Amino acid sequence: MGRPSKGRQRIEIRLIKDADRLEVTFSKRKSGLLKKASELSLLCGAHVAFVVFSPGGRAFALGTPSVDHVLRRFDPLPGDEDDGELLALLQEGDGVSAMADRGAVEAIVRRTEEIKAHVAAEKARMDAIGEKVRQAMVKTGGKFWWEADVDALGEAELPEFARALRRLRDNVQRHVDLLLASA
Amino acid sequence: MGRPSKGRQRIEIRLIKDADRLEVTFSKRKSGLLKKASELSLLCGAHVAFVVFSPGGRAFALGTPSVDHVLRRFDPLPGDEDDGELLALLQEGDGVSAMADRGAVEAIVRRTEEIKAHVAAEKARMDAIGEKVRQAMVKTGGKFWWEADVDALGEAELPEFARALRRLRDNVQRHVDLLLASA
DNA sequence: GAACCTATCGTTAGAAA
DNA sequence: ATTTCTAACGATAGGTT
Repeated sequence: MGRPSKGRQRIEIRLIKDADRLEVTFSKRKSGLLKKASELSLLCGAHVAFVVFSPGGRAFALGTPSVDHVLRRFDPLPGDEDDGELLALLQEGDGVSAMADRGAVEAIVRRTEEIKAHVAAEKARMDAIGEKVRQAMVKTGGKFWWEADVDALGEAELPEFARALRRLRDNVQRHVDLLLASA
Repeated sequence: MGRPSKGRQRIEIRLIKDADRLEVTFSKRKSGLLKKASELSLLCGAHVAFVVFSPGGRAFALGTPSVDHVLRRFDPLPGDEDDGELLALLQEGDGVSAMADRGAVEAIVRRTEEIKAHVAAEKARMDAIGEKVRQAMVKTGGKFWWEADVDALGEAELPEFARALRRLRDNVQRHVDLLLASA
């Protein structure tokens, strides 16, 4: 008998052709990337955002800080056995620095990643137009959203896009009015 | 004499207090993360976006696909000794699959990351309001920009925000008009 | 699909430039 | 702020459950 495993083998960094291997590799490396991103955030207090679309078109994402915004906006999510601890932590503003057990922090941050990934995936499926807009924004890499390439949107999406735009405009207007009233 | 180095040592994943160590760690891990993100994209053909703000407030980013958009939009950037090769590659649409030398692709993708990072950094410094909006968007993690929290913007930024909004609205309106005209 | 296993490869802590 | 060096540490390819 040879060894039980040949261990990690070197691979070339090029598109994997075998669909099964590709999927496994994607899953493993995505996890590794999310972990490292969270570690960078924890070690350096850096603000990090990471989004990736699986070959199957599903979205996964991690963002620090402020996971709470997303959590509060959506209904209970997959794996909500012990969200009490999580929510308690999130209500502290700067959640991390207030924790007694540092070890637990990383685990919780990891949990929030999973939850966010689900949120992102659901949202992506739920709203095809929003998805397109976000992709257009991601494509620009550094450009701000209000410079987004409207050409990227198809004819069918434009009306919905315009509606969303109106909502945003109204939202801004309300705030401007409030500011003027209090001045 | 002992060994020349003790090699890599285990560290706890918690905020690094020493400013110098933090900076070095951030730089190293950011590089590693960017590399791994590009590898995931190359291995799995996945669309990836990654943004991180350094402790010093500078932005670094990587996005696949479509680096070309950004490159065409901006003036020549840091390290433009050999951009001919890069630009040639980018003009092929799907740049990667057309390359003869696969090894070179990774290097070029890496280059585009650096360039994008500079673009993002410049842009961030150039427009403080845009920066704030993007952060607000990044904070939400998965929420679409038109649901952005306007409260996150200060009183001073709102007028500029409103102006930008008007530009976007007009942009959309133009496209709608064009569509109606051609119908 | 995700979780485990082992052997190996790639990343990186620490110190310095 | 990035890069170099060494020696460990951690991530992961390939296979299995």
